[in-house]
Amino acid sequence: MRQNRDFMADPLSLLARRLSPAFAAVAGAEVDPVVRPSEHADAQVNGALALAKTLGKSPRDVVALVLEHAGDMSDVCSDMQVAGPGFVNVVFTDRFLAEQLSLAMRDSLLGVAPVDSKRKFVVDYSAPNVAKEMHVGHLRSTIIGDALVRMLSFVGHEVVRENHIGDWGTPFGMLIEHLVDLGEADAAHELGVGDLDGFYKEARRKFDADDTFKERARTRVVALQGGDEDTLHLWKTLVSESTKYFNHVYGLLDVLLTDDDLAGESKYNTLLPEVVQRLSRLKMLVESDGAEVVFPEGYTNRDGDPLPLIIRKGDGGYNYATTDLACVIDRVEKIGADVSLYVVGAPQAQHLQMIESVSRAAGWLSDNSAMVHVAFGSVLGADRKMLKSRSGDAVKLASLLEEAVDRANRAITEKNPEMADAQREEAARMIGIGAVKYSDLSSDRVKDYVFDWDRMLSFEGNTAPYLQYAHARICSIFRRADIRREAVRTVVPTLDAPQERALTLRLLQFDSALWDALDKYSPHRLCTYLYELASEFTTFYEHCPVLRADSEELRDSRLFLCDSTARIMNAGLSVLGIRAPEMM
RNA sequence: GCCCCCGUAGCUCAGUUGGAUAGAGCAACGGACUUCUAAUCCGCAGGUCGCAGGUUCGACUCCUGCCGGGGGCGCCA
Repeated sequence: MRQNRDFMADPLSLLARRLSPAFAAVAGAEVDPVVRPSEHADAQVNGALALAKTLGKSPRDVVALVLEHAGDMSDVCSDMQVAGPGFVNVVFTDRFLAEQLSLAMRDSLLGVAPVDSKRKFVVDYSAPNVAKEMHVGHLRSTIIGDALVRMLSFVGHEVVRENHIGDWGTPFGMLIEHLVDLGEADAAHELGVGDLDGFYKEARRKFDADDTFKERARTRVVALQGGDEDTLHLWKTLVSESTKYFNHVYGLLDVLLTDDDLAGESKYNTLLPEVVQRLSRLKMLVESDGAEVVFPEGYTNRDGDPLPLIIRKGDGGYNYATTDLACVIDRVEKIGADVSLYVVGAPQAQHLQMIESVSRAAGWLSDNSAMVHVAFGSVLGADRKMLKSRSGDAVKLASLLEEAVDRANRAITEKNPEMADAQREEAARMIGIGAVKYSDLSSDRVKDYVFDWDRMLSFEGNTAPYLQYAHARICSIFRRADIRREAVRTVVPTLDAPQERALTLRLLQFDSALWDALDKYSPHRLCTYLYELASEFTTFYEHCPVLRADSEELRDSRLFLCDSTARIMNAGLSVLGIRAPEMM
């Protein structure tokens, strides 16, 4: 996945590449030098330990041989010490680090390697339901999906966003009838202002309580599926008013999704009969209990019997499995996707596995098309149970986001009262929304996470405001000195202070941090890096005066480090979908 | 019953694919502001990595079996 190019920002990657031929010569085959960060030096090389076993030599002997083959490394390393059972502790030369950083900062991707072979990704995320409130599950999918889209685009992949909204199915009978009862104008208003939950619940209540209404709903579903013009018109009202509301939330959230990305379930309607035909032709379709199903291998139900994927229900209708299969066909054959990412909650794991299994068996997914479930856990409240509002309903997303901005606004007002209103409000949006997004992105997505306002908006620890604060402080330095950021970008820094060195080393690891996060579709790995960068910077900031440095050369060198940090922080937050205010 | 995910400091979380003495933040304690933004920093503590085996030079990491929590398992999506 990574580009094999001459310039690599990360000194660890570069060291690994430099040592690779030496290891190969000693091992007689290509082996990983296993270069890792170290507590004892800038890096440690562990490859000799594993190699010793296969060669039947002592690790230290292997180290000696490798270093002999490596030859003169003094352009890169000022020290290489063998330690412990056979580690090599490596210290990079200051000059090498400074020049690497200087090169990285001239690079448009700030040292991040672009992809070697560009691939087309379809990212399926967000997926709210029409006429139904967006909840924290959609929040996670939207935030994680959007971050992955940005990260993939940053390194040069082609990315297609797909918002698979729930705009079709049996509930639409009752929703449309409720719309009719309310009158189109009033219903549109209710949905438009975001009272989706009230709308849905009232429809549901009538459906459960009133047999006449229930019958009307059933008739309406038939009319909808039959393409009745009036019904379609009403349905479109529901969809357009809902998407208007979704767009409002997306605007608050500052995500990339637009109407162009909508790929609702209804879009695949015409493909559904074809899914049946194709499966039938392949003799994969089986009749079971009145339904037409496929039995993918290796799945059983609670009685130990084969577990089916239901393609066509007993009543002749289709369900979501059929739509998902149609979706696979569409993505592979029409869009030409190489990789399809499903940013969907962890409980869907089995369903998606079955979809993949059937798709592969049917030949729709070849060996070079990947389907990846980017799973995530639930959002929990302070009580460690699924996050709910006081009334026990799902927490309304829009109000949650407004509360985030409001809380951020209050925090800024308290800490920085002299800030102008307009500026404060802009910063509050970036900080509040950034806090919500970052708290979601910064821990391993597959685990459940605890939603905690005080923690996510704290300026201490691994939070968005802490990272944003580091960025804002840098901007402040340049403002105060009235120096243009671009003016220091040709500097090659001097790295006398340990804090300058540590910061530089960290800056150079943006490349590997981003790729590491991308390889696992785990944005939290990039978050961890940015947090470490912010920590490293604040340490530097405390110990190394910039504007009051002893010489102009030193001042410019430190300004360069500041600018580099701000650029990488900004780029890193940006690919996570988070903005960095210049003042806060 | 079968399958999937999770279990690391009092709390919230990392842990770079098997490397040295398991790291942060919060909370607790002790320090540092006529400041380039103290929204910060420095220090000090805090652990049977759920339990028990196994694999090997080496295991939080891989394998097996338990325990605990969550989730999924035929016509909702």
